[in-house]
Amino acid sequence: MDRRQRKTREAIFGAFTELLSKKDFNQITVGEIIDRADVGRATFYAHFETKDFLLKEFCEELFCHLFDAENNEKGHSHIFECDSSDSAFLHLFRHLQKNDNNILALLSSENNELFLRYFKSNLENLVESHFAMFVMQKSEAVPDSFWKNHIVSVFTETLKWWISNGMKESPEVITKYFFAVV
Amino acid sequence: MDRRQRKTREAIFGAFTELLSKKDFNQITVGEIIDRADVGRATFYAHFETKDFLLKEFCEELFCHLFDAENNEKGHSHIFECDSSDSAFLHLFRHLQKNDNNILALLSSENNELFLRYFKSNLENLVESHFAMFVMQKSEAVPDSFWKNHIVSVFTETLKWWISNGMKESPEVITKYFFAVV
DNA sequence: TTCGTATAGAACACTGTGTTCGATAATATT
DNA sequence: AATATTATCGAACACAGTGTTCTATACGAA
Repeated sequence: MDRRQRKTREAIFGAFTELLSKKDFNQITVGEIIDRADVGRATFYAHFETKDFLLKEFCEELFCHLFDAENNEKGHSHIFECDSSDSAFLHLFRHLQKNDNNILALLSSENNELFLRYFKSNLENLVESHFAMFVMQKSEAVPDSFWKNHIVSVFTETLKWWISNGMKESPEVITKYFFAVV
Repeated sequence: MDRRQRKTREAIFGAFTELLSKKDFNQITVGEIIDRADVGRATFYAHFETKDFLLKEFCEELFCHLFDAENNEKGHSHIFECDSSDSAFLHLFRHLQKNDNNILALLSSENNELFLRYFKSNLENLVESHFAMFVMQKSEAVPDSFWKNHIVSVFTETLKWWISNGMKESPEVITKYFFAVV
């Protein structure tokens, strides 16, 4: 890829990140993005068909990175270490605490619905591959589909609670809370 | 209130409801609303400062109605009937199944975030007043604030799951699922 | 009936979107 | 190093949606 293209793309993503931490996606204008990215209007539209496509590509890069790191780390060795302290979920909380790419700002800002949707759909795969460990804890009374959705939701809500309460707790404690209620 | 005002207000709310069941709030234009409501542009703005205020008042009417009905029914007699089959939560599921004001379409549509926010903040009060019954079931390991948030979230996610799976289950079964995981 | 006011309808300024085009500068190719 | 390619700039543009303002009219309350 042309160096110019790379630079432009990153300038736009950068400006977009900054703006997202300050205001709602719907309130961000293309004008603001290109001003901050110091990029021409036509250039923006040469890269992204619309503002919504920018969001889409942005999310894909962001979450692919987060969850790929999660899935590849330690070569899946932890998948069946059920309730052990280095479960995939603890890893995820730790990863999130590091706050690469300022992902926390996105998940906790006004935009959370947008990002949480992407977050959840990635999380579903993770839960899917760890589902065995939850089936044991599960009450027989509920259908699998309900139970899967429940685990994903509780993780997400735990994360949201953690963020909105200032992330005072350690990832270990949060993981404990998560397993305590799930 | 002037009969004309009432008629206009209801025409706008009606048009708004119809449109919301078809498209995202952000994609609905004032032009569409006033066309469908058969109301002049200036009239719309005489009633609602902006489109967002329309949404706000709309939600307030909707959820006040839902939760007031819930709170007043049977004069709170059920508040402490902990795990009994006619808990407030069962009532709420039943109420929702009746689908007054087409509330389900709103909660399950593209707009769900908007409405779920209102829904949750109303639900919090309900959980608050029933909190005693949950403390008993609660593991000691988690803080109250986390636990409250958890209950509200699980109820909401249960409702979402119910709706998106076609509401095949009875309110009784859903209530059972809810209590099974909480 | 009479007074007050809600509404209709059209015109308006303004903001934001997405497109187009010619000139310029950076990169790739030979 | 000379040339061809392509990304960018910047300005202008049409278009759609927002929210305001105004006058004439029709409705409701007293």
